[in-house]
Amino acid sequence: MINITFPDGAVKPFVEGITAYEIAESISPRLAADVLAAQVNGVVYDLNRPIDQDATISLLKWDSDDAKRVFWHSSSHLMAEALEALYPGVKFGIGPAVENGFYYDVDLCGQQITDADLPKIEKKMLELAARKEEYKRIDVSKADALKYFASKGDQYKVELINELQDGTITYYENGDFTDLCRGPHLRNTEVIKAVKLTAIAGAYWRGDEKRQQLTRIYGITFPKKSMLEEYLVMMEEAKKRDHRKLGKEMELFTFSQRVGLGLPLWLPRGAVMRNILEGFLRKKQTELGYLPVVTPHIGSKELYITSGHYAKYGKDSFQPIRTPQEGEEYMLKPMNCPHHCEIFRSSPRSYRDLPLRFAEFGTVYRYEQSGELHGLTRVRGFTQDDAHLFCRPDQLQEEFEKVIDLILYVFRTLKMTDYMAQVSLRDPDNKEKYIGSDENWAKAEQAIIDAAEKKGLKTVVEKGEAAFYGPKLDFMVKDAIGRKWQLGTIQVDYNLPERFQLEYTDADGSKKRPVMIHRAPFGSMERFTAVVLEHTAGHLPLWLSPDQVKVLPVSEKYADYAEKVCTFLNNSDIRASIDARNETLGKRIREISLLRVPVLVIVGDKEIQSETVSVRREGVDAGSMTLDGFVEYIRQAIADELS
RNA sequence: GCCGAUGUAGCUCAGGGGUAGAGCGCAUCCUUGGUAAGGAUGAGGUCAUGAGUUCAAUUCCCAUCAUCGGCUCCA
Repeated sequence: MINITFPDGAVKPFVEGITAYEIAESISPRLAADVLAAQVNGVVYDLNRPIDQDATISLLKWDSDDAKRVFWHSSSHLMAEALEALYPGVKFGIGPAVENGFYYDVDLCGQQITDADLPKIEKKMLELAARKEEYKRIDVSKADALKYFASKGDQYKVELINELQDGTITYYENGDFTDLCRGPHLRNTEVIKAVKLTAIAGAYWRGDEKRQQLTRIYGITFPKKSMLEEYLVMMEEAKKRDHRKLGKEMELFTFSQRVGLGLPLWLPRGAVMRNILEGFLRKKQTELGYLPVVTPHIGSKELYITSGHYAKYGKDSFQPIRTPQEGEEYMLKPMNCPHHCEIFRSSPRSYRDLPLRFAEFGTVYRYEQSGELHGLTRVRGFTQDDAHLFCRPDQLQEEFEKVIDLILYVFRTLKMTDYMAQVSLRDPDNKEKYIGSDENWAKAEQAIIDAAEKKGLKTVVEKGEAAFYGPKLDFMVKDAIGRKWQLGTIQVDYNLPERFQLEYTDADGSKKRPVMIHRAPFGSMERFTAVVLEHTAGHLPLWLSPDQVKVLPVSEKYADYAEKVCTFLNNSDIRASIDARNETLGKRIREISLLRVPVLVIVGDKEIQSETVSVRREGVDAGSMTLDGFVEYIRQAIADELS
């Protein structure tokens, strides 16, 4: 007998070799029907896998992320089985679960699959699922595994198996489909009740663009049809808050083919919003002792050779601008740091001067690959809310923590609670990708880890995600449909100070090298705007709305009073304008609401008589107020938002 | 850059080998209104661009460009 410990602490004896499914059955048939996988001593197990020692177990249902992963992973095998049935001879790469569903990378060996084929594959999957095919786990020797996939001609699996250790290799079988797989999987296919294949895309084998490109088929499955329907509705809703759509509807920004790819044009309303965001951060930075600087949009090629960026990115950048005079070459500024380093150098610095914090909303240009451009989140010309902090080594930790505080202040003010902090370190196996000494890297990495810990940030550590000159702490947020974007970033850099020979005079008169922190709380004005739009579905907070108040005279007869109200509001620093168009009041209210103007003010006979305005905020009647009372109301609302 | 899809009026989209349609928007007129669509009339398109097949191409084929979904990349 073995002892099984349950999440509530209860311990029960069971015969050795019992499965999690049998345990669930012993508790209740209902539980057995709902359970999808089990966690056994911290490892996710197949329900059918025998448990042969004492264990702590928790039974996983759909509400657990682990169970969903098992469900979707099994679904990818189901799809593979369907593909093999419909397209004989296909070869399989990998087919994992992802955050929302799963994919399988397949080599169609010349056959073609288009969107139009997806329903057919879905149908086949449901048909196979209904057969209640068992997912069988089978141990296999490396030699046998190699033989099987070699005979199938599947070079991808052979490559994977070659990298595995003998004795650890398992197959999973469902129906006629056998796959190299670590598992775990569902008991059988029957629980997969709803299938939607969502996209076809190209994907390089093992993510290497020099290798074979496979066809990636994305899908999502559910244990209930109604869940799929809910999911599809949710996706539709999410698409409505896509910042590209909102940007058009709210007249914030646009793109022009003639201006060029990935070069956003900010429309008046968008520019107002952007200016407000800048002002918000400028004000805070002034409080925190940042000093404004301004640098040009281009810089001599020599500058970037010095910084090391030219060697690293020169080939993949916008190419140097040549001048009529031979021998001069300038580059569009791809980052602001080298310029700021030169500002540091412009004058001798004392240890008493540090830290020096140079801030600039600096517009930079990067030649992103055309396929990667995406609305405002990935562009070729964008403005960083950049600053470089030059400090003494003993100040590094404190400065770094202060930057974390600033970023958290920005996120808090904009009610972005769903972010993740990522510590991006050097890939220890690929050191030649980075510049700088091991010693400095170790110091910088430790500084970040300590600061993040001290601030109590929930972090994930990603090796190989560092910038080439130093490690980073990145703040990631999700967009409307769950894609992750990096917003705020803080980077420690010992290397640029070295390359630019930056120094300060220390207390003992010796020359010392400062440490540099690069930081951008928004990341870029463009990306931040995009994420704010998606977070708020366009319902910007009052302080950030380009149009805060729209004044609506009930009819044109009252336009004069509306004018008076509007002027009064503008004089009180409220962004208000009038809509006195020859349309019914109802229609104007509807259209202005669709533009997401947060506050409407309606004026007619009643208001003229009583010298008041009638206020409607976010679709709700807020009653009648005097002009002074209304101004106070708006000020209070903004103060509440910013507190 | 790579794989796939898409490209028709300012916007959202329907159509289809015989040179085009709707709704919204826009303009003019009527209406002067009380909290999410009042009415009438009208203007507006080289059907992304270029080549090809055809008596005839917006429609079919090819290429290019752009957009979208992924991949790769991301200072």
